[in-house]
Amino acid sequence: MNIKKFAELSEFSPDTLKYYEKIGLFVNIKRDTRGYRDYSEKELEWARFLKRLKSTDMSVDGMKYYAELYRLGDSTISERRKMLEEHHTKVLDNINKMSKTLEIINKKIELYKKREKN
Amino acid sequence: MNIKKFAELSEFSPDTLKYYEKIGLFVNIKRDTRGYRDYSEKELEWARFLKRLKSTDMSVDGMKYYAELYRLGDSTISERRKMLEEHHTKVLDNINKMSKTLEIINKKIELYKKREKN
DNA sequence: ATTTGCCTAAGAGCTAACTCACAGGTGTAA
DNA sequence: TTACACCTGTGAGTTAGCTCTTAGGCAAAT
Repeated sequence: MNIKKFAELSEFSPDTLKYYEKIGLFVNIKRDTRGYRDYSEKELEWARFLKRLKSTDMSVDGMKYYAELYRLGDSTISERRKMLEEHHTKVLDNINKMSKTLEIINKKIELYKKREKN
Repeated sequence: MNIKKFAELSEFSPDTLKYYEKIGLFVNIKRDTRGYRDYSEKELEWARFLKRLKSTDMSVDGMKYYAELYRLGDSTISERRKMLEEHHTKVLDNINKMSKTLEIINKKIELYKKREKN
């Protein structure tokens, strides 16, 4: 599929896709006779995984590192696991922090509600 | 207290504190005879609240808007409540998204563990 | 008296992650 | 055949949020 369709499905803009390709987040993307990119399902899956990682605030450099390990094959499996575990911990800490803040925000909201009644 | 001490306690760097002041996140900070900033407990509380909001990815513009409403007094209470409610919703959505990603990451970790056994 | 460790304002510089502009090429549709 | 809607690479521009540099001033310690 062309870059426009792929952008739609992956929810990355065409420009972002080209940028990601340039920095190595996508590699070996097929080209048609005209030289246009021709994305496959496999890449869509990868894009969606990237989107997920991004939603947890993994840096582009982090994703690049993961992508590189992946590209290097089975010998990097434990390194990949380690990386995901570390990321998991960080995200969980972050969620906990945010949840605590949500409680505080809720208290403020309740206070404001009370004051609005007057 | 001086900016150095305040930076320590608030966990914002002195430069960040000046920057925040410049853009209006802190106002009317007392000065001593030499012209040095002299922060109070009240500002520390505010700084810590800002830190909390920041931890939920509220933009500096968002915090500025909240600060301004606060500065305008009681007439802005319902607007402030509304803002916090909207932010609350956004953060909660975000947490849910992240939690789902954590599950996916966990599955990958488990898969990797299995493959490591071979 | 000079060194030390603070502070000041103002503006330049930096990083991440895009996003846009440009000049040009392709294939279909009217 | 000319308009249209795509695509290409490259490099410049943008935004948020700091962070650093510079030039200078104050007060206590040596």
